[in-house]
Amino acid sequence: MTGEENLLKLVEAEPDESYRLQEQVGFILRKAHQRHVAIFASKITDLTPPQFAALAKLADVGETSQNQLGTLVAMDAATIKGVIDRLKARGYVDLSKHEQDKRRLMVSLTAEGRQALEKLIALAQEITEETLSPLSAKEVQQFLRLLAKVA
Amino acid sequence: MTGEENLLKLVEAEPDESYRLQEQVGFILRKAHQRHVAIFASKITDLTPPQFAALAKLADVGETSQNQLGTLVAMDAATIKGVIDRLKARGYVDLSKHEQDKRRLMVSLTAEGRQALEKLIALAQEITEETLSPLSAKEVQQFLRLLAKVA
DNA sequence: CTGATATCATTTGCGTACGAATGAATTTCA
DNA sequence: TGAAATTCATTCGTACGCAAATGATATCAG
Repeated sequence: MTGEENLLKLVEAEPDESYRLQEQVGFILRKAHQRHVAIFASKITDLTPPQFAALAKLADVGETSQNQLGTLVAMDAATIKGVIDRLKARGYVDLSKHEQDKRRLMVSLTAEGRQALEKLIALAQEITEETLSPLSAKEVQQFLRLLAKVA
Repeated sequence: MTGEENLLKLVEAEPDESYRLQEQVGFILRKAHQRHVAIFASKITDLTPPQFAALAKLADVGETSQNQLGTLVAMDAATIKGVIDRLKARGYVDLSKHEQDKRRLMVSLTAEGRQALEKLIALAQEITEETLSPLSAKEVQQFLRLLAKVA
């Protein structure tokens, strides 16, 4: 091989130090998240994933303050406010002031909210299954373990 | 054990069929994505991850139409428009009409955009590393493989 | 050639997501 | 006790992300 051929190869080759967007975690993470949200929306049309998360967590822990619930579902104060506002508009949660601590806004599940949640849980499991359907059972376990570490 | 004690246990026990939000892919995926965005923002303050992705992809493929670029970076027409608008406002891209097809808006990288990108790529690699830092080298390979399957 | 269809882009509306600023209430501690 | 710090909630501004509607252009089929 001549020196010129080497040079040509260097120029034409996919450079090793090049930045490959498609291989960056952030990009793939964003796409995986998008895919999940799309699957969610195809099965549950009346709630978004964050709304569902807040509802499910509220059923789990019972009445809590808005901010506390936000912390539990990884939403900041501004975000959880909007989510709770919309759940309240649907009649799924009730809001009330805390008597001792007048700063706190207590959120509780309504009967309607609990009923909706119970119906949705089966669908939520389908959503999880479909999201993980490209993986084998063994891969699912690995993936969830690693994803939890990264999150 | 009396019947009443059994009843009490049923009511108080963590039910096996209960829905555990913390274990659902969607929820963990959302948190992992949030963590990555936070790491990104801590290292690159003048661009968002989608803006960076568009810029990197544009450098990769050269001049393209706005919609085509959107497809390449997984953004719909409405989303890529906003991203390109902001990149243009920063002087990182130029826009021009396609002469043959008057519908198309062609996007190209400016010298400034290329320069900014080159400086940012080292940081982007740090971001990827920090995002994956909870994993061992072997786990990183597994995780990227599985995540790509899910995305 | 022309009408139906498809593509590209824009706009609007809604829902996260987060930083920063503000105000009210509570807690800490000097 | 009383001032400082903290906590809870709200609001504003910016930026994705997507559905749906609209308008302009291009392509295709009869």
